[in-house]
Amino acid sequence: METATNKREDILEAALVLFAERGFDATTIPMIATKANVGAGTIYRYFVNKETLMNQLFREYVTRFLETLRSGYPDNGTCRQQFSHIFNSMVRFTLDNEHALYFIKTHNRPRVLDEESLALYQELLDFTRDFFEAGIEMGKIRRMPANALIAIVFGAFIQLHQLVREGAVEETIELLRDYEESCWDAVRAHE
Amino acid sequence: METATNKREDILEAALVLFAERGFDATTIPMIATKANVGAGTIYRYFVNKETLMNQLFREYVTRFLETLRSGYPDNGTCRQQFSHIFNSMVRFTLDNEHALYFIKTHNRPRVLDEESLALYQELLDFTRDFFEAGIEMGKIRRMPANALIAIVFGAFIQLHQLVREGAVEETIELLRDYEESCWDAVRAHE
DNA sequence: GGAAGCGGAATGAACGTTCATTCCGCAATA
DNA sequence: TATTGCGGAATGAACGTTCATTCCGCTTCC
Repeated sequence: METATNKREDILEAALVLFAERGFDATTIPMIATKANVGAGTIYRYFVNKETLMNQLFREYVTRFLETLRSGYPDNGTCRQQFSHIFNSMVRFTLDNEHALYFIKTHNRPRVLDEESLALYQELLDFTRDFFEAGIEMGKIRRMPANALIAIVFGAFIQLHQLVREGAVEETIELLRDYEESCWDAVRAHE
Repeated sequence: METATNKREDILEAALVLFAERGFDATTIPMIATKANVGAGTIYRYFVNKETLMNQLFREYVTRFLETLRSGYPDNGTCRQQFSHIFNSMVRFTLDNEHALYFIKTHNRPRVLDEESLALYQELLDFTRDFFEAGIEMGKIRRMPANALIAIVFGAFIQLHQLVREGAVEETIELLRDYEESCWDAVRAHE
């Protein structure tokens, strides 16, 4: 039989997929319950309400992604090496959590997220912003708003992975290498 | 007093802003009515239902953007000149229709859109895809899925404009020029 | 005075949420 | 080992609320 922990995780996993595919507002509690194979009421044994479920889910995956980014980060590496680490973190993280980055990318604004979730997301932004700003300082990265640079790299990756999920393109090593190169050319300084 | 035409446009404009800011599902008819300064019932004099309103709005702006893209397109220009035209089309179009590109970018999937709207959106994709594929053929554009290239350019621009709207960055000529350069470096072929 | 346009109260469907009830694994008993 | 009793987990029908949509009386115009 399933343990209680498993049910909580079933609910989170179902919610992740539905929120990513349909968005928070278009996803109903009964939908989540059905996908998770639990009764609607069961969801309220684990989460006080839909908003809380959303916030817990968001924090769970932002935390995990932050860990992926931070673990093994080449603090003393070159700018290019650091960029490579960030890019590979996205690849690895997405391999383990298919819908997570898209979910984070499409649900990072207020109105449903609480202060704590937003603060955590800000940590994520800060991490990459620090990288870009250091790179700008050293003349390695194009002098542009860091937020915009972040958007290019994350946005592009998420879009690519969406194509992969749809089956429109095959996710080969070469494609990923090209993509990394493309993103790098977008953000690096050209003399 | 306002003419009937004006009311229709007030409703569309209000819906555009709300759909862009909150998303289709989180926007209620009473919200649109209030913002447009009309009664909720009045909306149903102009649109059979919320979904139809959405589709008309979507088609309206995709059509306008397509016109912007096509008018003055340098068919016989260089790849770089054509890219410049596409980029400047986004800039000009956004100047006239602040929320439109973001709305299009965030609401281009099925479930609410009907066949006709999706087909029109496909025209938009085709236009830019043709540009990229011709460029790839000529060796001017990086050999990558055209959809992904489109995503980089559009995604990046929309993100930048969001920062502008939030007041996080100032939209100067230099910034736009840098941004165009960044996008171009992302998609162009490097030997 | 009649027609058309409009607004907002009324309506029914669908939602998030609650709660009385059922279910299930385990401890106690013999 | 078989039976009973217990307690928390799980359930889904039912509740109040909110939404999209309809309807009807009022205003405006000719």
